[in-house]
Amino acid sequence: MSVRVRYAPSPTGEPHVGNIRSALFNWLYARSVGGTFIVRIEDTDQARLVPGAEDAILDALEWLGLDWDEGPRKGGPFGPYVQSERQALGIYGEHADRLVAEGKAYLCYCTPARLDAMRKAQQAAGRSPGYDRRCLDPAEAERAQAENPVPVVRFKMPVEGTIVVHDLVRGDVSFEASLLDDFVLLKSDGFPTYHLANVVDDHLMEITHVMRAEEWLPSAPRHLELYKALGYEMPHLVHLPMILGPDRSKLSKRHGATSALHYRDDGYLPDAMFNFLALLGWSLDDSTDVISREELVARFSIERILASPAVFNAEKLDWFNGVYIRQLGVEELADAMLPWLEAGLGATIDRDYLLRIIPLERERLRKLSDAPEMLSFFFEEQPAVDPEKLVGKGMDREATRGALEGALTVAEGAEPWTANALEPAYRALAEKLGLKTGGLFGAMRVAVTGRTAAPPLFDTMAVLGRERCLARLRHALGALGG
RNA sequence: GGCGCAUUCGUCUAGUGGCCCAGGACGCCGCCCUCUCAAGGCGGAGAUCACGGGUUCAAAUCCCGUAUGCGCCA
Repeated sequence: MSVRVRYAPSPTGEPHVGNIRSALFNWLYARSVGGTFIVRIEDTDQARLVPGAEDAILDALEWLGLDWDEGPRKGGPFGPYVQSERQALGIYGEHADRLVAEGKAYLCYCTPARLDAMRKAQQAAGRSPGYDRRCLDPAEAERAQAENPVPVVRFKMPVEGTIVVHDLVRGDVSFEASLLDDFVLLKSDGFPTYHLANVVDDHLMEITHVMRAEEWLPSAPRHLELYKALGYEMPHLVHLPMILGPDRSKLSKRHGATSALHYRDDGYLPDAMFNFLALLGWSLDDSTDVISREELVARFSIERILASPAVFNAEKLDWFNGVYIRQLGVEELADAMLPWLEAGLGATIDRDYLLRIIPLERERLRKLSDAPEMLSFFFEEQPAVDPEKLVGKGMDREATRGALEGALTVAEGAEPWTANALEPAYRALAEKLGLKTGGLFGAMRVAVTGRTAAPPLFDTMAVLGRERCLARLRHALGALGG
């Protein structure tokens, strides 16, 4: 039987990176074994729905290149792929009814108030909280019905014994049945709980491997019993390690950005994010960090998924992003950068000009969002020049003035205007003026770019062009003052 | 509180009984390259393998307990 895995997000908020990492592992597994990757929207918790969340999640998947074979925006033979639509078809109700008819589930009329009081009493008595099965007794149920006519459906869990679930990452995990109470299958509004919808849909969609976050491990024994009661075969379970914040608690907003789309909007490359996320909870060997998508697909395996949680290391992500930016060709980087530049600089960028700049800045960029600030002096008519910066180490005002005047003269006569021709001309000038090259070049750098850190001077001047360099040199001389 | 999972450099990780007084990567520090900044190269600091007991000729690796963290339920 071929592998079918699913990513089943709830549209209750942003596409959390931990969540997206789960999607990534599912996708990798499916692609690595030639299986099917399915997306299913679990929107049965009507109260927690957030408008736009579903699109945001799907956008995040598309951004990372996690294409799905069946699901929303796509369809497929096991649809619909949105649980509220399946609910409307009566799928979950039928299953609940069947379990009730078979005596494996029952109607419960207890009011929230009673349930609440029951829990408090249990806690006061030092017992673990759980439904006391009052409505399992028909006479009691009838009495309760008078008070609260709208029931929920509860699943009858075994009351004793040990429930052992097998997880492909953690091995056998045991739970005491006596500690697990009769959970709700169908809520009073007729919507299924996560447990029911999940089990029913995974079965109907012929899911073979359930790969989800570790936080679901505690509900696995309930699912196991549900599968048994329904007479369905249990899929393999793979609980993925959590992604933590720097303080080692579950990664959340207070740790900073948690939305995958935030990273897209902050100038990260999808390939970098993909690589980084793949290595959170999984590794290939003792030395692989940068690894292509193709290689990942070829080498991914469930066996190498870790059981222990991983801290989201933003600095390492930055490094990955730099690596991937450097791997990009000039044309590709131009395409990726253009929107950022135009938005950040508020100007239309000449692509051919950009193409000449990119080789100079590519290895300095860490994020696309850094581009406007980093490249601004290439596009400004005249960058601001701080006279203080003009006078570098080992230089004084007079030496700087002489340097800039000499630089101007050389620039006027330099032929041709290329980095290769400029460099020897300026080295000769430094010698003539009795200056260290660093002193001369430093002053020129500030004059030409307005900053002390920039790409190699002569390459920069070549790209900028003679006229702009002359103007900037003159402007710097003016800024230096008398 | 109950239950569950986890525990190797600050972080991501390698390690499945001897190759490990623990390897790689990010970050940090230094040197080299060099017109600055990067990138790159080289080197360094950084882990009593959570702790305590076992098992074994031999344990980061197996077993038990404890602690801590996290998750779930409430």
